[in-house]
Amino acid sequence: MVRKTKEEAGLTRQQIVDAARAVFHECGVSRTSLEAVARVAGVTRGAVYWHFKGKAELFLAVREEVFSPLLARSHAILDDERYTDPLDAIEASITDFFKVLDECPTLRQVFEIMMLRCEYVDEFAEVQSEALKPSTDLQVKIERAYLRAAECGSLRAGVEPFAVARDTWAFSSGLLHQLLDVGFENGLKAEVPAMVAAHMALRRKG
Amino acid sequence: MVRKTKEEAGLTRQQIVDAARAVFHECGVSRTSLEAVARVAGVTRGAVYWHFKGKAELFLAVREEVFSPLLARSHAILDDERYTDPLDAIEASITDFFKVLDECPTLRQVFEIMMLRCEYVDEFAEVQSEALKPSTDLQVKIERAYLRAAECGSLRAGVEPFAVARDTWAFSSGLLHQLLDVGFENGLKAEVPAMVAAHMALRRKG
DNA sequence: CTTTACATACATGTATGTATGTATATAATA
DNA sequence: TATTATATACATACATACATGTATGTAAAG
Repeated sequence: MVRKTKEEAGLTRQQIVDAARAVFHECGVSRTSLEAVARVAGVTRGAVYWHFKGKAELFLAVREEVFSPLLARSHAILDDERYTDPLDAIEASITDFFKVLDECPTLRQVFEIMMLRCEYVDEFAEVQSEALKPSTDLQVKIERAYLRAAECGSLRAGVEPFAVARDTWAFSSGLLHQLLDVGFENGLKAEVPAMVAAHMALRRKG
Repeated sequence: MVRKTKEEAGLTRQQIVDAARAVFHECGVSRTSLEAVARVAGVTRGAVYWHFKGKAELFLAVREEVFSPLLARSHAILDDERYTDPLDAIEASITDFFKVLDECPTLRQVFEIMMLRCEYVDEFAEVQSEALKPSTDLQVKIERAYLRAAECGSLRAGVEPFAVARDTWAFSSGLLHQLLDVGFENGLKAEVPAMVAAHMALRRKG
């Protein structure tokens, strides 16, 4: 039995992606051989090369599978009209992000792969620069939220919207890195909600 | 002529370290063969293996050479008694850090290697966890500075010293990552002084 | 005379890409 | 509807290319 139905083929593709995530995370992207991925997935390298051009494309698949829904979530919160105060929307999106990170080990794996177990050279340099754009979109959306906060008067007097937007972005990015650098369970995981609250409180009026 | 004087040997060691930095940066640590390092250094693999146990030890040497003086700088500023307001010392240390980063391409190279061109698995996982301790010391020193600021009344009323300390650390770390992710020259390099000033202004009284 | 500071040579393991084989799902045709 | 043709979904096999570690050689320094 060699030829599978389309459905079955999609399943083995998914198995390969799952295996890749696991092996990337354990061995690092460079030291991961496609043969190891195939073995964990229960197939041979033939199957891997059939579904993906090579390691870079496989890496991309691993990332996209997790990142698209994550970005959508953040955008949805920032666009949610039910938040009267834009600062609440910003805080909610950040809080939600770290909550998902806490609850979803798969997401943590992918972040750890991208931040600690991958070298961005050659093919992977492009892969990464391409991944930067959607994050820029989020950044812009946060900037606009701060602008609206300034207009509606919820922002503390004297603070520049653009400046605090960049500050918030750096804060989030830095917090994420620290959490993963030190090992998620070890670090200041418990302090995150307080840190986010404190961060936002600094720029609220009153 | 094979055997060199001690002085000459120290020089070739340095050449190897310099070559390693360059090749690590260009190819990524994994894809760097010690033969490539040797070639760039103008020696053979024999010399590399003589001076270093292997790639991991060489990587460590590349890092230490640049990081020790950098950490010393930051500590010196934070310990400087001439700053009346601890918040000034904190701001100065951060400003100084990004100034050095701007002025020293070698430092940027090493940071880029560590953050974008190295996979922290196996031997390198230990290498990195070991690198985390000195940064923790800095973190603690910043916490203490914020505590003193609270005591001497320069901190805005209602802000918790520990919370803003963590916020500052996340901010710095995040800013560094962003600068290098996007390519130092492209990004918000020009905005850095303003960002640092805005970050500190948020927690100053008045 | 011994150790240092390398260069050279070798033995081995392992990843990669591609080429080829093959059985079956699926579409085309009659 | 039965048959045929073709493309699919892989497995297998091969050819190549490096990187690594170590062992050994060697000339000069100490």
